[in-house]
Amino acid sequence: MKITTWNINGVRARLDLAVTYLREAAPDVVCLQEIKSVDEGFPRGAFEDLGYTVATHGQKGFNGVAILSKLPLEDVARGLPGGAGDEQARWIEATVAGPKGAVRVASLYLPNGNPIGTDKFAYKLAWMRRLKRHAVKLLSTEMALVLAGDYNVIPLPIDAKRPETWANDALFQPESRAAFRGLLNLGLTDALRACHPEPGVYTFWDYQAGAFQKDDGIRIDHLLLSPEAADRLVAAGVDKQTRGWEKPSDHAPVWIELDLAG
DNA sequence: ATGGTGGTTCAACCA
Repeated sequence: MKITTWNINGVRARLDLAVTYLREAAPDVVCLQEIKSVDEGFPRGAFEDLGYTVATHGQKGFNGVAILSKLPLEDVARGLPGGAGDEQARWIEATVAGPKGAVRVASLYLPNGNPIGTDKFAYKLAWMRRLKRHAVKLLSTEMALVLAGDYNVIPLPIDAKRPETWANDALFQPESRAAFRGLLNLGLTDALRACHPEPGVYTFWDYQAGAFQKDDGIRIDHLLLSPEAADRLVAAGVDKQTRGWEKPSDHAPVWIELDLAG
């Protein structure tokens, strides 16, 4: 089962690109972030034509997440628990019923948190505490689990071409990185890192200053796997070619292959 | 220190 996560930065602005990419890559499950669309405005027909069932959790103008699946989607849940009054659409989860096993999949868009020292950064850290609490609950079910999305966290210096330039950025603060480590310490596996321990693996390149041409990237889109899913991990990669296409998202799709046989 | 880019929505916000 191939599962892809992609911060698409506006699903309507990126529809042609997305259809082209999905035809080529043919993932079974797609986790989208920053759809920047309400549910009624989501171009679901274009994805249904490719064979996907569509579940969205949208919001006007900003944020918004979705899960597309060629396999049956069950038990869809919207919103990260523990956020009374939190209106931001950053979490959707569902069970993908594969022929050889079910997987609980979440598409998440973790708050950016910039600038540091503001309520935005406090919201980011609070959201990460909620994420950890919910991850504990999901792990306790012992169902294979994939937490996929834009974490807005650069875990380590090797996850940036120029880490020194991120020193004052919310994505690379000690608190952000510690919270990400806290997720790993629950027993979750960073799938892309597990398959690609080498430096220079990036998932985001800023639109400005020719960052992509200089490969001035960062790795902030992650798929975290429960032990039950990590045991089935076959491969992972970044489809960075899309970043060089016309009118690209500033993020590239990241994919994993899980062997769910037996 | 500034400006550099882009989506959504409509002057401004977010990244």
